[in-house]
Amino acid sequence: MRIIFAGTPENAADSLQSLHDAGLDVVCVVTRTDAAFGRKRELSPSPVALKATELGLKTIKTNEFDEETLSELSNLKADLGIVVAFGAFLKKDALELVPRGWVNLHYSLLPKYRGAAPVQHAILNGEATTGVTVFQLDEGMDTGPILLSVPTRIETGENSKRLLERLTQLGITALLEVIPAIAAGIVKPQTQSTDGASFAPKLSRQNAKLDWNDSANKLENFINAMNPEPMAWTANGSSVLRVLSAREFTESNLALKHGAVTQKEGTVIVGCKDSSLELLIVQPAGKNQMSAKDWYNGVQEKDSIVFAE
RNA sequence: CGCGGGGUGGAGCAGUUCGGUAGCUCGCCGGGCUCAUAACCCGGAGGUCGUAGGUUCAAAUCCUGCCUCCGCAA
Repeated sequence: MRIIFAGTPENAADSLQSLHDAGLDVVCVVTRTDAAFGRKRELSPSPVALKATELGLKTIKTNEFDEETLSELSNLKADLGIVVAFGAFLKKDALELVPRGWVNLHYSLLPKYRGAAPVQHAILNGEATTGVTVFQLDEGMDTGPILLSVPTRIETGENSKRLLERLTQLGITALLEVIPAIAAGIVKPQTQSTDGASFAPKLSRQNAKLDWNDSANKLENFINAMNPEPMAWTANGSSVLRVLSAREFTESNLALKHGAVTQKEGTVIVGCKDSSLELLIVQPAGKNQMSAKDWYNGVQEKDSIVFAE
């Protein structure tokens, strides 16, 4: 079965590698065009583009399935398309390009968390369980018939980075189960219910500012969800502090003012609603990340630190 | 040439504006107090200040080049 693979980021590259290792016949890789990364604005290929090159696979770089791309793809006479975080919609003509259709790997249990940031939103909402879903693409946003769902428990203190790594592996096994079934013609697509459907939009840095009027539990989930993108942050005056990791500080009854910082038994804690939050790893603007304790050691006027809400 | 911050004993920082051989919060080592301690007290080791060069009687501090880490914006 001839397969077209479309994807862009790191986890898609890992998926591609695994599909290749499994001996699947990937006849072409579609990925987004080179983008400017970093301070120097150097154009660099996507992780999937790099992987495709490494594996010696034919690659098309495009940001949409336009006519030119489609005509090029149609010459390949592929049977199936696989999408893992490509970053663009497939319209009708693209969907009809391959006889067996397109399958998408999505990092949530659909119909929950449709959209760009399912991993972050699952953690943000304090879900106990999430998972991966392999489904057939249709013209909607993650609305197609489901082929396979695999749940997994979200671990205590797990952040988006780690969860995505796990889901990537889960997704790979799910794909490797579904693809042969498609080839054999034995899949049974289940129409995706709209009951319990929710949307997980991309999170911006604006969304990532900590609100110290929230409870410690919510803040902990928030911080884990935002790591590594876009990363939770707070500010003391004009100095920005990113918070990479934190957890609820259980021995509360401190009555700390919301956003006020103090040290207790070797830990750095910030006042918030009902209790307080123990900072674990932070990163001041312009500095490397460091333990909250190290950061606090270097602060000159410790009494004056109060994070704005 | 997108904007900007940083590289100082093991860690995090101050000192650089107005040049004169380095301080703070920790950690570490030794001793003490204590039933005990992440608490407290006393003492100690450890840095020549990213790097190359320049100015000067004298530079962490001024000038120039280079290396390197990072935030924002994309």
